[in-house]
Parts: sequence; structure tokens; C-alpha cells
Amino acid sequence: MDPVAIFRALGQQSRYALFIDLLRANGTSCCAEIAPEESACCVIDFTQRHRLAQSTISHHLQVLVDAQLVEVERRGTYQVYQVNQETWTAFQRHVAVLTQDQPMAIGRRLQL
Amino acid sequence: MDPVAIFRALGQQSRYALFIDLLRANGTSCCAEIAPEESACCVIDFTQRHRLAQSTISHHLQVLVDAQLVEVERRGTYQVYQVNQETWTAFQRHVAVLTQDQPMAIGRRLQL
DNA sequence: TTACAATATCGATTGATATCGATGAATTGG
DNA sequence: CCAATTCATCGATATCAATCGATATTGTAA
Repeated sequence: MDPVAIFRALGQQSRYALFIDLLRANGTSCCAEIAPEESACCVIDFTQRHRLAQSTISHHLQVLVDAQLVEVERRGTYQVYQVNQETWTAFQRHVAVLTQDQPMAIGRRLQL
Repeated sequence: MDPVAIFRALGQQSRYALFIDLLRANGTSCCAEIAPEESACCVIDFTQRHRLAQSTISHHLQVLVDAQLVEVERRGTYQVYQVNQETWTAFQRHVAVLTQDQPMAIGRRLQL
């Protein structure tokens, strides 16, 4: 899990929108290979919801995959994209613990 | 709080490193205007800990300030940089709640 | 095996970004 | 007021990134 790669991948409007879309995709896919309870999309789903050329969408998805934020799996003629839960959860934790050190009381030092 | 601007600001090695440095800066400043219990840095602190030209560091700090991740305050001849806790906390919360919708059981629907 | 549908890849263009050295502006101490 | 210190801004350069249309690839169905 490379946090900088993840920040970079999400630090762009189009890609951020694609990722949010994928997180909230339950039951929205046009693709028969995707069950309604799956939060998953094929490329066509994205092209219908975003004003971007198909090639641009494929490119952005590849960036998300490279950052390991998203996984892709072939089902027939479709490529099915899903959030990589392991990476995303790890990233959420990473952000959550990124806080200023609390001034430690004597007697509690070095107990990290 | 613009999440994409924050992702973008942290999606670059040098800037990410500066931000982490600032979060963990307690008692490390060379600047007499900064108390040891403050997590704060002047530009000189950054130049001593990162292999970047001073102008580059100032540029990156400006990007962090523009994203409202960092605040700056003049103290005498120094500019003192600190994490903007309000923005950072809001961003942490934003990331934390960005998860896949759970399939809801009947009887629990609409109770968000 | 051919044709079609879905998607990736390629090449080009335009614009943004990271970095540096040099210089300018603000603040304080003498 | 002058000099020194701290820092921002400027101008230049080189690299990277976003986007598109066109084309290639892959898998399936007729």
C-alpha cells in the first residue's frame, strides 16, 4: 500500500469521481455479468455516467488499478472493476492514524 | 474542505514528506520563535531535512496552504507553518466514511 | 470463421507540475 | 538608515499528465 500513489490517484477530479462511482455502484450496472448486489462496474457503465472518452476512462481506471485501489476481472467480454477493499481499508487506517503526536505524560513514554 | 485538492496536495512525494514532517515536528525547530511543544516549522527547518531548494520548499508549502492543509503565520522574520487541524480532521472523517454501502436488512432501511 | 461488442493501446496535443538559480521583499538588530 | 536574515516570487526548463480520436485486441455468438 503506497499512500502517495493513492493520494495521487485520487487527486484528480475525473479519477476521484470514477472511484466514488465505483464505491456506490450497487445495482447500477448495465452489464448482465454483474449482480445487483455487487458494487462493480464495466467500462460502459462509466462511459454512460461521465463525460469522458472511453479511452480516457480506460486510462484512468488503469491508474486506479496501478495504485491497487481497484481490481479488475474479466467476465466474458466485459472487464469488471471493483474497489480493492484491502487496500482501501489499509489506506483509511493510514489516514486515521496520521495525527499529531500527543504530548505524552511521563510514565507513558516509549509505550507506543 | 475540498477532498480532491487535499488528495492532490498529498499525492506527491516531496509534499507528502513535508506534511508528515510538520505533523511530527514537536521540539525539532531551529527557530527560537517556535516553542518545543509546538508542532511547527519554519522554512529553514524544512531545508535542513529535505534535499530541495528553498524556493521549491516554499512552493510546495504554498500548495499545502492553498489546499488549507497547512496554516502560516509570521513571527518576526520567520514564517511559521502548522497543520490546519480543522481541515485535516475533516479530511480524515471524509476518508473514514467513504466506504461501500452495506446491503441493508429489511426493517433497517432508511434509518441512516 | 466471421462479425460484433467491449475494451485496451497508440500517437498526438495541450496544459500542468517539479525543480532550480537568481532576485526581490519584509523584518529586525545595530 | 543599513545590513543581515528569512522567505517569496520570477523565469526557465524538463518532465509528466489529461484528453481525444483512431486503431488494435479479445472474447463470444451466429
